[in-house]
Amino acid sequence: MDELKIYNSYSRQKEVFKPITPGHVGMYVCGTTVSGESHLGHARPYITFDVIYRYLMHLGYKVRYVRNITDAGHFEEEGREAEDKISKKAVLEKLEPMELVTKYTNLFHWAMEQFNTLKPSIEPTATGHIVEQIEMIKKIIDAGYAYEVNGSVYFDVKKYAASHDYGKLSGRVLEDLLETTRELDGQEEKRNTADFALWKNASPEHIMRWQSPWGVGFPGWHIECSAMATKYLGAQFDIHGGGMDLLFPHHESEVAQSTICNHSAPVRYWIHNNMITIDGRKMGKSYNNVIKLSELFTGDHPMLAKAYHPMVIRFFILQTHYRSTLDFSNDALQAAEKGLKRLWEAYEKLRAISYKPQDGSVDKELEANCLKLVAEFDEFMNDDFGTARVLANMFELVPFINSMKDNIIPVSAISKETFELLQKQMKVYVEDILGLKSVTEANNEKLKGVMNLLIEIRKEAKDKKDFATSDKIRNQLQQMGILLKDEKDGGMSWTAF
RNA sequence: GGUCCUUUGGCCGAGUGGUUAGGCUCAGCUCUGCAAAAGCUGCUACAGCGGUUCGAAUCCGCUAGGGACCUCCA
Repeated sequence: MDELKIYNSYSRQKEVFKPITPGHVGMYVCGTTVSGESHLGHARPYITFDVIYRYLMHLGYKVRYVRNITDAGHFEEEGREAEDKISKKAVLEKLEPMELVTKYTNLFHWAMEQFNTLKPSIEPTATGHIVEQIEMIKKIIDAGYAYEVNGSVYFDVKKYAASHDYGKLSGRVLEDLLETTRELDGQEEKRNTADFALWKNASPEHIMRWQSPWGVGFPGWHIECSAMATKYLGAQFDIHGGGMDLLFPHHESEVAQSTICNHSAPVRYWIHNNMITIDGRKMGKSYNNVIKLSELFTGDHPMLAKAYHPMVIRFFILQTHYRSTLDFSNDALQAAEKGLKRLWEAYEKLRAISYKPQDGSVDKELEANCLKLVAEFDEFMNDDFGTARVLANMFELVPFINSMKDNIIPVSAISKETFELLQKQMKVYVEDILGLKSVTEANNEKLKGVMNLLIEIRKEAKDKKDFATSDKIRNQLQQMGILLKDEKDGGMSWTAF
């Protein structure tokens, strides 16, 4: 049970992970379209794949993690009005397209930092890889799988499907797609409705435009990922990730394009995270039910009962398996908030405990249980990244840790080796793999000094049974968001939140 | 309409052919000057109906609800 198993969307089953090059992993994750502010739904893939990235590194792999920024416009509704999201928004906000894209890229980076996600190894932009995309399209045309019409280039899906396994990834049958009776304007250029654009001719009012062999235009959406993944990870790479909603047509198209271009299926393991829902419904712009990340952090949204710390969101997401839908609610988020606080405080206590070998002999049952719970961290992660189960085990350890701290259970109830393993693995998992960090913000020295002073005064008051003063200190601090707690050993601790 | 997925206790959510998930909430107790925190205890669920099985919440079928994709989407 020490092999990593990953659920591969392509085969629809869990497979043992074997990288193409031993010791190295190439991972591509579909990034964000920076035509607007990121919302809660966007947080899921980036946190999910951040943990996968961290875990792969923890296993000793050298990982190249590529996550793109989609800053070139693609169709809002293919065929309808060649409408470019970014151009449109730029006009709306009276910004230069690149200005707009930079603004939202910065906001995205800011949010990712709040979530404590590690930066990808390479973060390529679509606009920075127009040349690569054009080259790729040329190759596809040369191979006979794309055709040009009026300055636009389309991929010939029907031809591809005749000799390739089109639709396998998304479970789609071409015949069904061809039968679509849906009425869409501007489809007449295509030979078949299932064909998708590789390059699109730009109308005069279209602001984002580039010169190409087929005239002035802009790239289709799917080609950017194929081009950038190929450039930085090679014709074949290990992992490609993204949201489930990208399975079709985006990822299916990627497979087709890359297969023609590079003569082999591009990806070994496809990983897809499920959606975050709100009232049982996918969160998305078209549903008009999004909560932006900035709103989540400030609480400034009619649906939010309060502000939620980025770490609470991260914890919330990790508490469920990445392939399940996750339903948003204030209750669920507040439960996560309390849970995280409890876990983190226990974790900090554990770090502060030093092992003292003493009289009481080792409690075999406790020792065994402790070892089992810790050993299962690895087991659960190896089983398709079971972060939820890892956290559940940690919570089972929390009462034990708290009891050690309060001396209800002597530290020597477990062996020194086990205690050290517990300390080490908690650190590795809580911080390095799950990427959690302290929710409390007040870590500056001046505050610490002031708090020490207040604690001293309060202790003196308590010794004199001057409870009016001691309560005043505690209550007023609480109003300021600082929680004072009397410890069992007579000391006092505090947390700011 | 087509394809696929899902339905777990007050809420959120793991998981699985036979054993306590876990978190939050709630109630009681211990500790405490009082709190808070912490510890202990209690609340025991798997949509419905059939079937397979010694045994199913877990496998199969049907029914009902919910959802995703089929168009931009994390």
